[in-house]
Amino acid sequence: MEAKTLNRESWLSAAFSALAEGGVEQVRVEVLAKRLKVTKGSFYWHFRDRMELVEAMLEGWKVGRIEAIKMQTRLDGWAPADRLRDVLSLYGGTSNPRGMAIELAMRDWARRDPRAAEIVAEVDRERLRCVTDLFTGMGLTSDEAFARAYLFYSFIFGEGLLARSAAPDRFEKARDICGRVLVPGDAEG
Amino acid sequence: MEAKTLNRESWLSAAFSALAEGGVEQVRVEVLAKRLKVTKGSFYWHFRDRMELVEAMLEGWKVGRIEAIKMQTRLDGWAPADRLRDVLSLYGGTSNPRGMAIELAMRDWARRDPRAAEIVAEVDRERLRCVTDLFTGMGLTSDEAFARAYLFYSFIFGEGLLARSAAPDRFEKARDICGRVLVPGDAEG
DNA sequence: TGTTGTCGGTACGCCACCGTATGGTCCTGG
DNA sequence: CCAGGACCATACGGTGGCGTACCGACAACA
Repeated sequence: MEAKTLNRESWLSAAFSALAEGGVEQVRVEVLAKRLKVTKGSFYWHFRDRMELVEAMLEGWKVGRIEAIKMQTRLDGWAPADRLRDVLSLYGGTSNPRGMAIELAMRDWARRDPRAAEIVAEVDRERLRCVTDLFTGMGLTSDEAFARAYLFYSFIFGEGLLARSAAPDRFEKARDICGRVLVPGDAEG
Repeated sequence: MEAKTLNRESWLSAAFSALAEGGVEQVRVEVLAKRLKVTKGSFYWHFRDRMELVEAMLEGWKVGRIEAIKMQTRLDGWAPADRLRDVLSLYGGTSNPRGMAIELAMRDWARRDPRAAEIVAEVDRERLRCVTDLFTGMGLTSDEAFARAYLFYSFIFGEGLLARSAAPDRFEKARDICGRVLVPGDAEG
């Protein structure tokens, strides 16, 4: 049973779907309205204009991502290496394709919009900080831990960018090996 | 002394600039015309429609990139590790920002256009093949070489995605360490 | 029962872009 | 000198998106 009246969250949710599927350019009020089966009269009740929507998206994404990374990297008695592997499996591969799509769309957006760039920069700072802490917790020096975090996140997002053409088992095996290189601790080959 | 009449290449060049700056959505004929200081009457002389332009972009990018990677990875007496480091320095960091911008725009494009996806997949296949060969040339097994190539390219493109917020020397240092992890052979820390 | 506020529909003007039709201006060969 | 082609300008209709003005429908509540 869905709510019979829409609210800001309904529009934001639809906006993120459009963002994931087609980038910022596709979050257009008349398109969202059609998807929500209303007219844009509704939209302009909840938002002043399109700009207010996209700014709400930026802010919502920021707080959500920062909260998520803090959850995912705080070790409640866990070993840092295990937490790192968790994060890697969370973002990597084909798990959570919607999240990865939003992530990539956000970064493409950031390449041409200073506001989006600032948001992504804030999130990246926080993520690098959290993951760097995990690596220092494994005994690495500050510089090396930061470099590992840098490599870690570059790989995660870069992987989402790479075209996976057929031979899925081959990529599966590659990802396993990459995991062992990215977070040492096992037999590192 | 510029040619007084435009040709297909002029439009393609402008199109790639627009692609780098704003993604596929920004390669629009009237916008390009304004940038080239002509009207779209010229465009529709050289191209049947916008579709023909973007398909020419896809094809041109494909052959250019495949030719480039073959050049960059064939070892004329060079050591494979040195070639790998060359490629890493070519794509990484802030060298060739236009090339990286096109690369990222291409991949964002590929996320929603099957034609672009196929082109990117072909280029990625070739690149992974070339780099995998270099790693096998260093003595790695087939699986490990492919995994290393996968990590290598994921890092390169992921790095272009990461927001570099201030502290440039810190990132510089991190990139050095990443280089040593990605292509072993020096003191690996 | 009337009032007020919430939520959404309808209709309009505006602008950017696509593609077409048609004409104009050179340059070149004969 | 002129015929034809290469190249571009101008003007037009069509579409899709933005934002606004205005108008209901409906619920809560006094």
